[in-house]
Amino acid sequence: MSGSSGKKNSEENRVNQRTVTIRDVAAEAGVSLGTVSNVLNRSSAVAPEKRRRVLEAIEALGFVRHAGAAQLRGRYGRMIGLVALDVRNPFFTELARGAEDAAREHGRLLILCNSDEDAEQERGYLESLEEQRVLGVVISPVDEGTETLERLRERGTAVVLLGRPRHEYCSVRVDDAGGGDLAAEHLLDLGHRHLAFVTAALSIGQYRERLQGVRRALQRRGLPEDSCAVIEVGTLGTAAEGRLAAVQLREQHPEVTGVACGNDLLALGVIAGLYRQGVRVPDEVSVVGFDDIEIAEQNPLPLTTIHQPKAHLGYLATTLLLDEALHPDTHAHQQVIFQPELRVRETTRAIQAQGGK
Amino acid sequence: MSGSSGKKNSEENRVNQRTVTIRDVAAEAGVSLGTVSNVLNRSSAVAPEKRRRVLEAIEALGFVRHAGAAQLRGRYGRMIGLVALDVRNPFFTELARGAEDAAREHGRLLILCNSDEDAEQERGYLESLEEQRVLGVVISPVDEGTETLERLRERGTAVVLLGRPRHEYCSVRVDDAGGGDLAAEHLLDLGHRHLAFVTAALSIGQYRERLQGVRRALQRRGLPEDSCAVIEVGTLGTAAEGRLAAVQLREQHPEVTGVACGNDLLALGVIAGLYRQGVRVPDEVSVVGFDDIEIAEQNPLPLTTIHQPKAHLGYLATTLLLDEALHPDTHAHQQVIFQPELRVRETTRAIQAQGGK
DNA sequence: TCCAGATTTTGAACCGTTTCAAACTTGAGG
DNA sequence: CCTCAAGTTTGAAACGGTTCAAAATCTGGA
Repeated sequence: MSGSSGKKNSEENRVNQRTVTIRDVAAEAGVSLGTVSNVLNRSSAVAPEKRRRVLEAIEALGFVRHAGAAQLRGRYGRMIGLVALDVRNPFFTELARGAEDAAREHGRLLILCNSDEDAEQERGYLESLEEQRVLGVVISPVDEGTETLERLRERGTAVVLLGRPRHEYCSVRVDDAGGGDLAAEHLLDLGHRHLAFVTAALSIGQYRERLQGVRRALQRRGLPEDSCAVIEVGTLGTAAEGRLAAVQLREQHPEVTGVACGNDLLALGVIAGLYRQGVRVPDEVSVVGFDDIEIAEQNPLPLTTIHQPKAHLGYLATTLLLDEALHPDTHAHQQVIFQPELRVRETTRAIQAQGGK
Repeated sequence: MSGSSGKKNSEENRVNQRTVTIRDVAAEAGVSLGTVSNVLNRSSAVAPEKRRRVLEAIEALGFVRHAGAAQLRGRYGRMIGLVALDVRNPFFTELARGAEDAAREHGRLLILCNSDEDAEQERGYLESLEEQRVLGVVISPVDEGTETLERLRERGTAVVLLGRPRHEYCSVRVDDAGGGDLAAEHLLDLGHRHLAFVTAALSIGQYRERLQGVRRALQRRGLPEDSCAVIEVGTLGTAAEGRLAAVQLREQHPEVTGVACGNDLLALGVIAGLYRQGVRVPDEVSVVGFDDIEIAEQNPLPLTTIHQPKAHLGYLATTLLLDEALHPDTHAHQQVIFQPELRVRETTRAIQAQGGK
């Protein structure tokens, strides 16, 4: 890193440039300040001629409305909080993107917060968001305790849950258990009898449910629960963790031929780790991911995975949030569940002579 | 998607629950409102006993400071704007993450904005951020025109540029041309003589510079500029676009054995596309990426690429921004340039019998 | 021309905080 | 006991908008 310093920015002595207020605009346009406010908020209720003059004055003076002041007397803010576990996970990235699109369509801004799966950090962010008087919060909560959220709502902030349905809240999720079931069933259909589930921290509800789904499929086929080894690594579920898991897998469960993963990053890491140990995918071991992030499909070895509509989740969650915040009396809480879909690509294959039990 | 509706949330009739103000706290604690404000902002200047009482009152009443009102009289806001081209690109994701970490360390919040490489959308966001009276804006600007940014700054909002150095601003970037040079040189060192550069829209400065770097390396080796084919696809540089580029590459430039890509996603897509056409990487064609996103290393076929410290970029940019915003008189603009590094992995190989010219 | 109703315009009051000059306390030193 | 400086506390006056009841203006029939 190399830095080159420039001159101090005292050129314009911007110390005491009084900011332009609505009153200045009113004076410039020769109307009352109420009229300016009307132009800003109820433009249709102002005569065309005056409106034009006000608009001109705004332009001439370079007036910019002070959102904080507007918030003070007026009802609503313009911001929405999004509290995710970690945006670096492509799942949340795409979700955030969907949320932002919905926010923009309604003229709102998104405040991005990563809780890092840390309850303390989450609390800190929620507090800040409350101080900002955000319209509402879309959150993938760290733990089951909803006291903080409850408090938040009592004070009038809308809340939409990602992935943890509770009937007193709006929530949006995919059927994680169903997805896990789908993944396991696919592997079983291909003839695999020794499975493994590679997952990030099971303290995270989504992963726990996906595992339950896997077990459900096993059970339905009359297989014992322990025919699926569980390998839990790290907390966030990164590709690097997946690679570690692959090592553990071969050491402790060499008989496994079918691996379901908690997310796509883990799956890609597992595959990389298996390659490194000389194990071919899908020839010797089949691997299924979860999420269907973009790179899953575009990978040199396209990943078989469970698809979920990530951007839609974010978009819908934000839309519900705005409905709850803006129309609290007509709003009815909804628990929306999307059904995940199996996308068969090239990392899974029917078990052959060499593989089986 | 299936929805189940719940009851209306009129349980608590939260219509007219007056919000708790600093005055209520003062009354409860038996002090003046000035003292409460002092506890909030200059806690050390208040006698321990009174501080305790105020804190208790805040707790008892569930008081939450109204950031908008605070903004009004007080100087600063608590928010920072981040305007990226598209967070879905892992480069920006990691950068955003670094920026958020820096923001959190200083008790600030990040507002996330995707310009989608659209000047109009960018302008809209900047306007909103200005209304919010953000402390400052970290931005990867869409085009060269800086009038909007200039205006923003005149009104007192700090601005830090990502990747477009200008001496009147702080800026943080990596040496993109140097990176392109590194990539091309690596391919040339391996004996490749027919190169291609696969890139997202060249209207984006970074990609343009990376191409220039590639050409610089060519020139240094005395090779004609046209020994590097340029394939420009899409605008954002996704893996899907990379796969398309691979088709184009084989159709129009079958002689190419060394491919440099504008970013890692493109590179992974190119590799996937080549595989699909029966072309092996790195046996027949070598591919270099750019960015070194996490999946590049953890991929089943680890990607040779140009590493840049993404999270650091975001972290540093935000730190500079806060310095500019909080200490305008001592602040000196800096243009920081990081040097990218070549990371040789498994998608590049010396040219052999079958490959060459 | 006059009038009732509709449409516009007005500006004082208020939103919840910070600021800051002034008032009050405290206690060490004389 | 008095004085003075340092440490605390106070509350009126902003800050820059929105609201809303009242006033002003306009409209078209009678």
